[in-house]
Amino acid sequence: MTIKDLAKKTGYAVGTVSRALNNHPNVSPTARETILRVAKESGFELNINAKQLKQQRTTTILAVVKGIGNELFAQIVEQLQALLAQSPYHLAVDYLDEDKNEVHRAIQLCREKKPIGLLFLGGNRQFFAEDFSKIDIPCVLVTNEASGLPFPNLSSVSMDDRKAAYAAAEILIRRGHRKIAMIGGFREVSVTSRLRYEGFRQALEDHQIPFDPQQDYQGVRFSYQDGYRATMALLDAGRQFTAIFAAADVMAIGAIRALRERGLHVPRDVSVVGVDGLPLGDYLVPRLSTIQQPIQEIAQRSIAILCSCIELQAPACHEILPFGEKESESICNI
Amino acid sequence: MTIKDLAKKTGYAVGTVSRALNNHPNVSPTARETILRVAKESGFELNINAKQLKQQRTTTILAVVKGIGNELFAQIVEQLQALLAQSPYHLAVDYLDEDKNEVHRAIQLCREKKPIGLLFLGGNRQFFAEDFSKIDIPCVLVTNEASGLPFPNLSSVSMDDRKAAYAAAEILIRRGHRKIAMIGGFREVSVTSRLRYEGFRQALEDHQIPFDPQQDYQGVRFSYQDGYRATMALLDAGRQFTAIFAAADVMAIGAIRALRERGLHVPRDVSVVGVDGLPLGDYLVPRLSTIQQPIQEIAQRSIAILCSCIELQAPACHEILPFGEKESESICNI
DNA sequence: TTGTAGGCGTTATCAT
DNA sequence: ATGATAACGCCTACAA
Repeated sequence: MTIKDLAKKTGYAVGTVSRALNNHPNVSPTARETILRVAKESGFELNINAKQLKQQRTTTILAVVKGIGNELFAQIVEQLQALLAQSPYHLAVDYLDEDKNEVHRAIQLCREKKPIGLLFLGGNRQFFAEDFSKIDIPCVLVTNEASGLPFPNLSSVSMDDRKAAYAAAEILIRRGHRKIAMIGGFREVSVTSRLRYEGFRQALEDHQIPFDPQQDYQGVRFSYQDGYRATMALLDAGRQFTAIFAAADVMAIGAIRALRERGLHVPRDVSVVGVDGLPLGDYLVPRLSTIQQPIQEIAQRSIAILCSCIELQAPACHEILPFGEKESESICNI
Repeated sequence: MTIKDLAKKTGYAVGTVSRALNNHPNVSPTARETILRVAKESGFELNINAKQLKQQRTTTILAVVKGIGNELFAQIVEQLQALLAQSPYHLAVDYLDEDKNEVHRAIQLCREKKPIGLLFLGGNRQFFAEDFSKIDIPCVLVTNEASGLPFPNLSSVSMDDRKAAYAAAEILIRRGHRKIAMIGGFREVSVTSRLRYEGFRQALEDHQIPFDPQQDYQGVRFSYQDGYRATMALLDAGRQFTAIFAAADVMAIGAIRALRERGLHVPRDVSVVGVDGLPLGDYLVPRLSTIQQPIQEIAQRSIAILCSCIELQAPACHEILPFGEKESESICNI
């Protein structure tokens, strides 16, 4: 079933059929109505390959996701899907390992799929600095701040990671904690990790709390396992702390497990605060105290920005969204 | 940059270039070598729209995933991606809500994307019975048994859900439990849920343990929240039990949380066993006892079967894979 | 082994 | 408002 068959069936020419199908002007209401009706009746769909071949452009927006196991990203992808379903665009999702070079992958995928816009979920600053200039379509870095990467086609939408970490630290400080260890990411490599570290440090400084980055900061991957290992490393090194700030909920979960294996109870012996606000956190024992990412708003703004860059050639922009604080059972007063 | 440009650059005709690029025979080694080299040098990629338009077939294998939050599926998708990356095919992933009709969605997507094969991650038996006959390309139902759905183009790869549930029940029975409640799915609707229920019941029967399906079975969705609610419902109804068998790890996690809120400790007061073997389970307190899905093998066999159906018109088949048992901290002797 | 040319289904330009 | 027609980039008979 092609547009030609539809033309025969309705008695119109292919040109008219095409115009009707694409909501173009210069089609009589009668023609439009008949054509659309017959198309629906016969379950006709435009051949997307022919269309895109002719138009020399796809309707694909590609999301490059670092780490398929990342629940936070899974939730954002879900939102993105829903939002784009009501747009003329189509979302393609590509997952790659957390360690891989997402910019290289994106460059490759641009050649293959010719997307009109890119969403990066997670990103390594270094990779962007090195190769992002090879990408010339509008992009949004989602959940990562990118204002330090001055590319004219790279926007970003994220929560205020520095303030978020500051808030997390204050939650602990308010409860009397003054010996706080931090489990975070690699801050040379990940902007998010650096900002969360800085916010944390700032809070400590503002409250005159000492901190030894060499000893009390563990830079690891965002996973259960690494949260576990990092905590073990802290304990093995004999560090003294009454609280742990984990830069992600998954790390916090690994940390809690590690503490327990050394006979330390949360929150009785050690308080733990995470970041992200995964739904899971509410079902753990103890419920996780955390900073809530504004998932919905992040997804909405990312799409809105990307679309305005695509459609109106809007300049890149960097948006920072407010977060929520969730104080729950994994913390207590000292 | 098109195949024509490449023809000019190399001095060959487009036909030869096309043949070289597609590894067809009847190309001299010299020609092939030059063409491939120049193509690589200039970063040339075949225009996939033109190719597919001409060939009248895509290289798309489409995975329809029910429930983006489902960690088990996320892990399987990861494996599928890796496996298909080394094949001539290309994986497109589509997520839809757990309650939606995946067969309708698949029919729609077949029109839009014209995939050559389909993978269903999760599926509702009813939806398949009603409309699957409208799909005529090879399909594999992944993690769900489909031998009861006698469509010539529908294969399935799953673990032996009945035996898995039987094994889970026996883990509890071996430890002296005789009052066991079950939290499962809707067994009229989901084959998996029915099989897990049957396996569980069989184990109880084989050990002469009574069970009241009306009172001691909760049929709910596969989520933290529903595991939580189902457990609350059991407790509110005053059911007496020393153990809970949850048909999924996520339900088990919700259950553990609910028990704790009623002052019941796991495993001291109630033992809990789940199904799936999520990595998370090892980091919970207590570590979750569970049945391990053979993720890797499921992904491998699914792809292998789908490809042989696509390429060799192999008949549909239904494969059942062995599972693992993980006895851990969420259970104890009575 | 290599070259040539028709056509895949659509859009868009140009007539009518 | 509608109709005819030339591309879009590629594959594949078929001819050389």
